[in-house]
Amino acid sequence: MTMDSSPLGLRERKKRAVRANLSAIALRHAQERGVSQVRIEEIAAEADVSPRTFNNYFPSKEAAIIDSATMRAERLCELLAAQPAGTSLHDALTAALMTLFEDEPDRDWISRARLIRAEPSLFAEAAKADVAIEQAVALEIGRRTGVDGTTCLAPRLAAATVVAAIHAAVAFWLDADNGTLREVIGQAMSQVRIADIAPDAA
Amino acid sequence: MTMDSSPLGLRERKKRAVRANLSAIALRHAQERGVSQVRIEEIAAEADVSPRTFNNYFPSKEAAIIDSATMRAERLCELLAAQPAGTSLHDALTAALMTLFEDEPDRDWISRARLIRAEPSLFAEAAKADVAIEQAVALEIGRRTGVDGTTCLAPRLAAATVVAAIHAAVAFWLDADNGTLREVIGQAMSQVRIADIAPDAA
DNA sequence: CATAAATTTGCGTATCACGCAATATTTCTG
DNA sequence: CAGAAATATTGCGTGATACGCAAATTTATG
Repeated sequence: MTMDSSPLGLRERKKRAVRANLSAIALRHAQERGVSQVRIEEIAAEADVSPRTFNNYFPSKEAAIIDSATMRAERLCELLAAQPAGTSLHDALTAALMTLFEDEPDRDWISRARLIRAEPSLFAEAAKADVAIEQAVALEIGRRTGVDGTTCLAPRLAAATVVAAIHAAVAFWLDADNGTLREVIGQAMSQVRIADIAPDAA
Repeated sequence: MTMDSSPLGLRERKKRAVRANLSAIALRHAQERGVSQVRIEEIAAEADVSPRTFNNYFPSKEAAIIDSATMRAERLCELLAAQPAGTSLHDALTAALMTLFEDEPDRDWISRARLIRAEPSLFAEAAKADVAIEQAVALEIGRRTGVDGTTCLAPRLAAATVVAAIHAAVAFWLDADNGTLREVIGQAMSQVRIADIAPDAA
């Protein structure tokens, strides 16, 4: 059991490639034909893997379509963890978001986002993912502030609020494209209150 | 086409009864055996309807199990609409929530809530429902404040924040049962900012 | 009671998720 | 480098589901 995480062995690289490929194909099919007409069999054929392998990577076509969006979300936690300890929770979260949305979303991101909002089954899958993000963020906030989410409402509330802000900002930005998404996210964060959390106060 | 909505014709009453029955049976089975072991066929048999009929009411067993929770959520919009026009948005939402959680949840509600949080497939279904609520609340807020959600971020943000608050409060209350759910919801709302919305300000 | 409207039902079909065991590939070890 | 160990892919089989469709049943209307 040797752990070299930098060069990333052939095995892991291949897996990631297959995963990304499957996801991309699934997304394209969904955009061209509509989600209900996407067939796992065809995705697998186009990716040169067996249908069974598709289900080794994803439990459903919806999950495959959503996948890259999910991965982007995981970055939020890392970015939050990377924020300096001195800043307030609100500022740290805002800074993390500003970094996360540093570069404006490209065409693919946007079209996928629109697709997700248009197709109920994708919407549901995305909602599921959002909840997962929320939990991860809550955990990271707990770690950062030294307050257990079980003991105190605040960490969960903060996490839920952030996710809500992102959610609302993206939805709004997609409908009425005024300014950059980054700006809209900033607006949302400025209108929202995130209570600071102290380890001692119950 | 006669519209008597008070006495509610036999037809509608029967439908509601069947729906409630199916949902209740589905929930019980899920609690007894776990969601994955719930069989639509058995639910239908116990409710004295055909399996096909089950799928006329619900697209999946998860939807059936969640159903009553979904219905409770619809009340939030009605309650919000019923709030007097003079009060601030934050106060109106808080008041609506205080009414919604007026009577403390009973055993069934709690055990269902716990089940939902324990079972991923139910969790996903609930998340889907939450998004639907959010949209409905956003619409109602837009109506109340006279601001279109397409034009302005605020209504969506407010709706998302409220749902987030409920979400966090319930999650926290289920884990650490300190005080009543009503109180926790109140705490959450007091820690959250809901910007007031004026119809003229863009 | 007769007719119209809506609901339930049975049937058939296209997917799908997933366990399992065999096979192929990559990685590790000497 | 060769064999062994670990891991991934594949094919197969099964149980379950969602849903369109048309016939049969139930409810509503005059």
